[in-house]
Amino acid sequence: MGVRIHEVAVRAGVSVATASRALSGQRGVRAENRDRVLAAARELDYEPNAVAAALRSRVTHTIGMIVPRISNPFFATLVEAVEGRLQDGRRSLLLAGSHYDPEVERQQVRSLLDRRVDALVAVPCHQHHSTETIGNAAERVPVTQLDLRVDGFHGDWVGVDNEAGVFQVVDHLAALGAHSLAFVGSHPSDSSAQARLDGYERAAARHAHHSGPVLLGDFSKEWGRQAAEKLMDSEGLPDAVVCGNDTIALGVLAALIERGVRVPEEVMVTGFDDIPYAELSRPALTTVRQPQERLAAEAVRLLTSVMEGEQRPPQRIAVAPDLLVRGSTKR
Amino acid sequence: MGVRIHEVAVRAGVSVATASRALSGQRGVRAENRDRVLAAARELDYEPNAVAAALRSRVTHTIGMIVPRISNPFFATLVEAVEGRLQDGRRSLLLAGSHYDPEVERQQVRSLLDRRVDALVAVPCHQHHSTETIGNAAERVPVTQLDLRVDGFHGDWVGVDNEAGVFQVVDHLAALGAHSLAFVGSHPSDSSAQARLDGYERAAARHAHHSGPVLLGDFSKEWGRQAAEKLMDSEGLPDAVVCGNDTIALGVLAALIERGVRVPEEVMVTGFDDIPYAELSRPALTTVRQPQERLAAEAVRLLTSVMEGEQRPPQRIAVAPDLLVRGSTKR
DNA sequence: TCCGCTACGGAAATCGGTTTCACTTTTGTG
DNA sequence: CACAAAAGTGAAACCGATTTCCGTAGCGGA
Repeated sequence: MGVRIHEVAVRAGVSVATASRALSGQRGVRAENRDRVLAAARELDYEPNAVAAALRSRVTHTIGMIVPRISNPFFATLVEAVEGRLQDGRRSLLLAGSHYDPEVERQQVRSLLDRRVDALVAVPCHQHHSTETIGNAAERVPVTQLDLRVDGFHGDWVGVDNEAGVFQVVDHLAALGAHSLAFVGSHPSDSSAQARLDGYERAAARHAHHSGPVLLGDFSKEWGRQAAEKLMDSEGLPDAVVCGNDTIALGVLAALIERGVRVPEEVMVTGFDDIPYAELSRPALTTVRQPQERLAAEAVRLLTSVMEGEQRPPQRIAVAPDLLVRGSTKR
Repeated sequence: MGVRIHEVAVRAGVSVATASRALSGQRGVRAENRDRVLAAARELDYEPNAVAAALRSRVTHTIGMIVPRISNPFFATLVEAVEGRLQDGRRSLLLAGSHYDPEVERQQVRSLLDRRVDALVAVPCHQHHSTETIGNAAERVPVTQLDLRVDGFHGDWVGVDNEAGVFQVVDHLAALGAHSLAFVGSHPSDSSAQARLDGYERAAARHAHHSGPVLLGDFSKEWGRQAAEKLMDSEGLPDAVVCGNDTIALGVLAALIERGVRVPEEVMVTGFDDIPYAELSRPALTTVRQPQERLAAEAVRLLTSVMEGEQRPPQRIAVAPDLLVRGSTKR
């Protein structure tokens, strides 16, 4: 197999202990010996066995991440942003997907912990059924919840202020003169769905409208299509359809346009997330941008601070999102 | 810390060796002892330390994957599909992104190998500059290239038959009466870009057209927009624009429609990949569907067979793609 | 010169499992 | 029933690093 630290030590004429210290850059090694060890390592093309190092030092330099669906562009962007932040150090990312199933999530998290990840970034798939999984994990390693969070467990969380985002949307629509609204979202099984629904109802109330039809399904374009059909089949389309996320909104948009409804003249449509394709639809989608780079950076920062032993109470960081006005709401 | 196998063995009244055998399901343990070990493990909530097991057994049950860009929905879907296939066993995925930089890719692959992944699924970012990295990796662990592949290294590869896909597109356009074509693609720095460009030129020649303008940039929607602007600024739009992938095509589509060009009546547009949002554009995008689930399944199958010691020559599996005809090319 | 302190360096313990090896017990067969 | 083969078991070696522990050398100060 490969060359071991023992060979490096022999070639450098020092003990294994000294070689180890030199390679990990610890102080307590004379410069001359350090240089000879490093030279020997280079000459032999020494590749340290990270598994052995992890066993003894109890640090794997690996962090775990679990998301509901890897292929969702929103989560994929988060994964990329987290991975990018880790690369600075020499850390790697063990990735798992829960497919929105709390039982799968439980097993996946357990598998990550068995592998002794140093910390966990979790986007929990359910605001209630994920609580135990997240809580158990948090007893073993530092955990930061990202984007979504569970109910009944108070730990670090970084996400966007969903209610504020929905408020901006509704204010914007009201300013454009929309009187009747509808909401197409997801059943509140996760914290974002919940917050966006709550935000919508409070915002609509604030503008003294009744909130109009509220249709709840899941975060898919298919559901967006279905919901749009329902709205068109009922009497009187609303002035604007507020959607729980971009995927739904794109489905709604496609269904409306297929049936010849003009957007935004007859009905305005808004999304949430600003996924990469929100700006490519016709009309381009007015939406709420989540600063994912920032979210990921904060999440990694929180984890790192705990891993370095910082003692502090759990933090919840709600980043304010930006409204992006595009063609789907302009007159 | 946690409970170790030693405690489990004591509680079950057997040796550590027997406990290990029982837990890993090896034969050679009396049923009674096996049951007692399993019971003890359950009662103590024993969680095996995968790091220690990996050190001795030299098997990490972890496979590495590197892709050019995690946030690209096409790659994200591949990642999800690969991860899904692994879940069957108790294997996990160490994920890395190269950001299309061969030097970053080299470091990332090295990091994965240091962590002693059992195998590597690689989507190499450059058909030439990635060759050394992939070749070196292949000397250490089984490697399967997925989607893209490097030049000058003959190993397992699973991907789509890009030339066949482009042929289908051009045949379809010709059947609809398109006489003049244009191609908007990426500089052939990766094998798909190369194959699609080659395929386009051969297909166009076969239909006795000259191939028309060929514009090369990168696989981004911005480049699609720019290229469309160039086409519109030159004299005489072609009957159809064949794009190197969906992202470019969506950019082209958006730019054309913004300038009032009717699609497909004046110009038809095609993509490649069938990313999730290809069907949501207006008009919906005619494209070539890559069977990603199938590709991922084949890739994992190839790796698994090598890991199980099968001896065979390197395989190249080119899956035939399907043409999906949508609004952007129908009359 | 002597003493104490710090910096170095090596032998050996350690991390927590798996695997080998030698020995004992069962099982199978003629 | 005798004896070979197979199955079951535990002690100890092992995987390859890091870390502890302790001894030695070098240095500054009294």
